[in-house]
Amino acid sequence: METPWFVPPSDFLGRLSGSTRDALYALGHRIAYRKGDAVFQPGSPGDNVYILTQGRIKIFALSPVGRTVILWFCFPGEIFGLAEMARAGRREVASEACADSEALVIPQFRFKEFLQRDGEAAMLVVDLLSCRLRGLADMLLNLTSDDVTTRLVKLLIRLSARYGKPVSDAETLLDISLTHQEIADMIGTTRQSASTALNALKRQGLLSVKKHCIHIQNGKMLEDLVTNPVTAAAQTSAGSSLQIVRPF
Amino acid sequence: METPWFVPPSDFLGRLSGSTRDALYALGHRIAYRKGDAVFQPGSPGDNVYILTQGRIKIFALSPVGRTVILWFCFPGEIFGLAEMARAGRREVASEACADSEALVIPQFRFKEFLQRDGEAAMLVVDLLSCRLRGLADMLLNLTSDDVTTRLVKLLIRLSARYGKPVSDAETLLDISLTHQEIADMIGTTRQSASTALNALKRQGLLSVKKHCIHIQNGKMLEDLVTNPVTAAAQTSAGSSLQIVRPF
DNA sequence: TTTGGTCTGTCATCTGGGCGACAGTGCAGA
DNA sequence: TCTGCACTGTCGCCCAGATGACAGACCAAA
Repeated sequence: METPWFVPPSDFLGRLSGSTRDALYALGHRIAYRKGDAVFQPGSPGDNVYILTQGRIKIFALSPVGRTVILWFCFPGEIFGLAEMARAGRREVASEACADSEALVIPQFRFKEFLQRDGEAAMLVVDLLSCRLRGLADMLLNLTSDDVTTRLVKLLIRLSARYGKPVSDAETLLDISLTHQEIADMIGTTRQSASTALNALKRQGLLSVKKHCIHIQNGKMLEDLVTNPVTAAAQTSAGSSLQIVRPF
Repeated sequence: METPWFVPPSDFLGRLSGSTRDALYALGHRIAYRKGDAVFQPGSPGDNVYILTQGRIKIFALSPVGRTVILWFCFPGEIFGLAEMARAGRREVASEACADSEALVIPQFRFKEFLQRDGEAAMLVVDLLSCRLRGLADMLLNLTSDDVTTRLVKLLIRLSARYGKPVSDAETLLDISLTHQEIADMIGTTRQSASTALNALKRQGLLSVKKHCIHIQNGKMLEDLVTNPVTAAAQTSAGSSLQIVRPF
């Protein structure tokens, strides 16, 4: 596909040269987090930049009403907590360890100096932010124009494109453990609706779930569901009499 | 207010030094656009960066279903078309002149060189992208947790904070001409719903509209509507028997 | 092995707002 | 001055999905 409809992620650390990376590592110190720990919270000073070395953390926004919107995940090697760096403002989003994790914590001013010296690295940061920007624009579009099922399918495709381990031809294992609540928070719906939509896909034989990890059985068909919904619906209803996915 | 709930914008050109600005201007050439012209479209090569010198342009995403999501506006002095710069990919969003406009068009590779040389400017770009990132995160949050009226009110506050001309104490004039369709596209709803919500606010005496420009009559009360909805609803219903804005 | 907490699955109910429809307004160009 | 097109205002219908409720599954710690 020439232009994938989902936004490919940007890999920051992986694109730094070895020596640059070492220089960067020398600027900070390591901190460990237990599952569920907050790395930073809205309102806390944004005076550090983080590079995840182990585990997984999620970046999310909280509404006063109590709703959570998961903006993105960070995996080892990825950098986060950047947005407040430039102007050293307060955090407006929250971050929490999804598993026991460890991060390299770099004081904001040092990282800034580092970037000013190394134009190459600065461009990578620009690239990274651009990617995330597009990612959010994409979410926004999904949210306003797709129904829950479609949003869920697109999420799965996006996740598997980035984090999936191919098992066989069409099968992919997403070995990141997600609760239904988290899935819901990623596509802007409720736990119940996410649960229902997920089970509908399960019943169609498109995926299975074991130990909170999603196993995509038929990636091709899953993609058809969003790129060409009409024929996809026809296909699935041919196999089973279930007609859960709307024709358009 | 210590931490405004809306995201303040970042001013790129205004924060460059005079000489740097001149250097930047020397890198590109000017192009004029008529109202309604597309500056770039999804799929077109992202090989330029733009600095608006006159007029106003909007950046928006288009869904295959035909829905439009306006991501942000650019005003004179602002830079846009950045996101595809770093990796020189294809455009994923569209931009269109809202009025007759003129922009300085800089080839992507030149701007990149410029940034690599000037660490200061690079940091401003990082800052700019961070701001937009937060802006989109905010929209995402609004979209999932607020109803149409609240989204509209928040939009108005945000716009007036940035582009409003204070007329008197509580009165502000937003002299950017917006159609109901555009308003709808900014808050992820339909033209009809935006129209209805806007008229409800009009009837409450909070604003008036002349020549497609919104005149905010009572900014304070408008803000109360979203920061403390319960009392605000009580206030308004005391004056008129209309009870359009939901209590919470 | 029990217990408590978190997560899942699935209802029945209610409603915000999407959608189509259509009449009215007003500007811009002939 | 006329004509057409783009925009506005409002209604009624209808449904996707939010909400609340509750029973069962699973797991980790005691």
